[in-house]
Amino acid sequence: MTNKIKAELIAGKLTEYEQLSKIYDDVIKQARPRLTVEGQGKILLALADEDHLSQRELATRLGMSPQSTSEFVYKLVKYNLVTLTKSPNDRRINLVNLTSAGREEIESAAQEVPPFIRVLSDTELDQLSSLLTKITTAMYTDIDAANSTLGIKLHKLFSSRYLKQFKK
Amino acid sequence: MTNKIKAELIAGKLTEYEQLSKIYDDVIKQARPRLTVEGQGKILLALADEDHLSQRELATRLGMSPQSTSEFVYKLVKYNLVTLTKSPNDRRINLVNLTSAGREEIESAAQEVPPFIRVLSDTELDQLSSLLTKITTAMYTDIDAANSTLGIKLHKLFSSRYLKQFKK
DNA sequence: CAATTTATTCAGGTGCCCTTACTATATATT
DNA sequence: AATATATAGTAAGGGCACCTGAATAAATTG
Repeated sequence: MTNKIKAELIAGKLTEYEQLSKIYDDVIKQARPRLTVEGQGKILLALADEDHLSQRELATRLGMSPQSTSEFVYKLVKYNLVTLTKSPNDRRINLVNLTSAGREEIESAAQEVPPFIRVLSDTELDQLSSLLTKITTAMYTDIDAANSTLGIKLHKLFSSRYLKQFKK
Repeated sequence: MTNKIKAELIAGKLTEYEQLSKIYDDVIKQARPRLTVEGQGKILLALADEDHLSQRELATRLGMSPQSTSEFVYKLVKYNLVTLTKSPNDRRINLVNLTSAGREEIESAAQEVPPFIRVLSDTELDQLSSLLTKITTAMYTDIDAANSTLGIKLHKLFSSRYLKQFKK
């Protein structure tokens, strides 16, 4: 098998994994909607990293339009997961603040280990970890090359989220 | 590091990969919308596996509602990627058929290897391949346990798609 | 043949995201 | 100070992927 074919195979398998993962979440886990890393979940994620950000700043960090940010923030306000306060320095600015319920929502979303991971041995877990790290590092590099600010922000976001356990 | 922590770490990394992957597609590849494995793309995928299916059958294989299926099929008709023909045996049935343009769309979507894969050595590709296979196999098992028909259909779909290169 | 099942469509809704205005508020320029 | 311009956010409307509930039309079945 040539390397090119092999790479294509992996690309396919990665895609398969991603697609399956969505279905898996639907079928197996009863994933709570606000805890995905989209829309409202994205906002919570960014606030978990740093609270009291302006909507503008959230939009920038998350790489989405301020209008969408506004929409999701508004929804989170409705669910009492965040509050809005006007910045005292600049009254144009709406600071977005996590409520205790919001903080709880994030906490409870802490790493749930999907059942399928059980099939990997300790050694395999190590291998996978190192491979994933290589891949994501390369992805960050590419994203960074295309849009340096976004790349950095995302990296920060994800590491604060997914490496949390080491900080404890 | 205990095995539990390790598993959590991997779970996090997998999530990170999935999230990054979305962003990566947006930022790096200028992914053609109809070729994703959602909505219209899902329909094309199923038709690539087997042409001339009824909408009902498509809905079942893809695990989505017949109404959604109808919507996406209709869109594909608008784009001239599929046509509809009434079944001669049962005039309630609309058979969905790929047009040559539709077939072309699928062909051209053939495995594009994302640039980040370049960072893996040959050995690492092999490792990753075997790990992913273990994971997806476990996922199929779990999905199957929850909903056996869906699991089987999906497996068929994905293998015909991603293992295509071996058949050639 | 009437009753029921089946395949599809219609209507309407949710969530995520975008673009194009438009409104405050701040800051810079004259 | 007065005006111009930049900035934070809102409003309105649209697209895409789904979903549910209710209609319709064509089987199938008793």
